[in-house]
Amino acid sequence: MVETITKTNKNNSELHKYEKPSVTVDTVIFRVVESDLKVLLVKRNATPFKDKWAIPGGFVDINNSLDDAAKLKLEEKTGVKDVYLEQLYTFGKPNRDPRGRVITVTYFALLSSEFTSMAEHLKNDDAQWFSITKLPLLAFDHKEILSYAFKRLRWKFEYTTVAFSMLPKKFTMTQVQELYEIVFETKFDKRNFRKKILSLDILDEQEVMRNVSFRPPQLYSLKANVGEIVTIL
Amino acid sequence: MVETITKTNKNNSELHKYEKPSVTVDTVIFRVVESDLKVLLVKRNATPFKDKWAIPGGFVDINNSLDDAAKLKLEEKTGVKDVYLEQLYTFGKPNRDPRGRVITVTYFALLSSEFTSMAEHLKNDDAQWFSITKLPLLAFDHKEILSYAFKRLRWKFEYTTVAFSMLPKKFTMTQVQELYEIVFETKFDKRNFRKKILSLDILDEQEVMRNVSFRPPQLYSLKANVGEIVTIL
DNA sequence: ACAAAAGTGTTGAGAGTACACCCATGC
DNA sequence: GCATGGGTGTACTCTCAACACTTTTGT
Repeated sequence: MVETITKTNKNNSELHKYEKPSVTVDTVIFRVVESDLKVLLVKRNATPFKDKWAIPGGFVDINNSLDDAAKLKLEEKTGVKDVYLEQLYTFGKPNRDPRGRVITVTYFALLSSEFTSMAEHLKNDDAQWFSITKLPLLAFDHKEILSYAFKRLRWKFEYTTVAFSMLPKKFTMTQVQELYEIVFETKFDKRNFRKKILSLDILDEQEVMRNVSFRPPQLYSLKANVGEIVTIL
Repeated sequence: MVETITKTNKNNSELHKYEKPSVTVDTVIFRVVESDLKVLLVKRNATPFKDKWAIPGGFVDINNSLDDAAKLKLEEKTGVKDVYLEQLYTFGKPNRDPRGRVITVTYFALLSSEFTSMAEHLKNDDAQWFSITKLPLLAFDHKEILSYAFKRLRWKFEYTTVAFSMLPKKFTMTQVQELYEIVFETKFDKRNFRKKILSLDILDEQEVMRNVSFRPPQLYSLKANVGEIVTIL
């Protein structure tokens, strides 16, 4: 930005000399339901791409930061706060929206399996969870965005502790393993998996689960102050 | 973006209903000079932040993709094409620019040490290379951006083959090692380093260097079709 | 006693780490 | 022949991968 300013500057009007693009924030919302990784999509009821599905989002309010814009939209859409949210990538090809120049800053969000209640929130809306492997026809370049988001999700699972933000506060080791197996579409060896996770020293033991008709599993929670560790798997 | 559109849509005018932010593209340009990792900065000669240094960039032309905007600015600034260029992050806090709402899409570029000629390009400009460890006072939130870019650079060096885009087409193993040592500010064991790099099977042997007053080193080149491999170190 | 899921150890292979000397050339 | 940077091998440790049975509970 600076160069053009320094070359052309007289006063502050150079901010208005350039035709401004529209800026939107879209958030890819991931959640695991019924042993399946799903994303939330909304159905468009207007042209262009009427009746196609799209990643939920909205225009940036001029007074909000991008992060806040994403947070607000997310809460409005899912009724959930305190979600893992991270900026993904900014898409800005000139013709990605036929109506004009639109630059989209994408985010991805991870919902905990605790928030099943949220489903109600969507009932009367044209919003629906889709399995990442069985996507419908998508509007704009949203197919590309989802594919990028999925890659990033896997990467994050491999090298950081974000996975735990998709689990309840207290969870069993089996839940952790199942989550990883869903995201990577593979099976892991139970003994090696547990050994690996425990060796990272990021979990606290909690009480043991009660009232189950099988050997009661140990509950764990993520240690406080665990940063985004590198290399889980 | 979609949700707001579908809710409020009558025609295409919703693109104009929102006050649009300005969008700029800034590129952090890295280069190794004299065994030192440097970034290119330009001196602002206008308010705000007059006489402070800033990351070079400019407003997005409404008809260019973000990538192209970054490429054009980079060529204009350095006279160099075919450079490694990657989108970094988009910064959009409401008050990062005192003149108004400016959203900045940042990129980072890696120059090959081959292009020393480019230095001429800058002579009469208020542009200068700064060591990443000895930065001057910076405009806007550019300090934060540089710190983010440096982190990403290290990360990329560890997990991908981008390092080779900072070397000449043909290079010696010592040059590779020195580059890594500069970026990570550490020394590596020569034998282990070479073993590691060679074991990746990403290099082709070229001829041996001539006319040196010591044992002539083997030259290597990066194999064609080597993608962005994961895990170098 | 049985169904259901939890939990646990050992071995072998491969990768990473530490470490010091000889080599080829130009002058 | 000497100064300069280039090039090489081995032993030890540690991590990763493969593999199957016993335990605890509720009914």
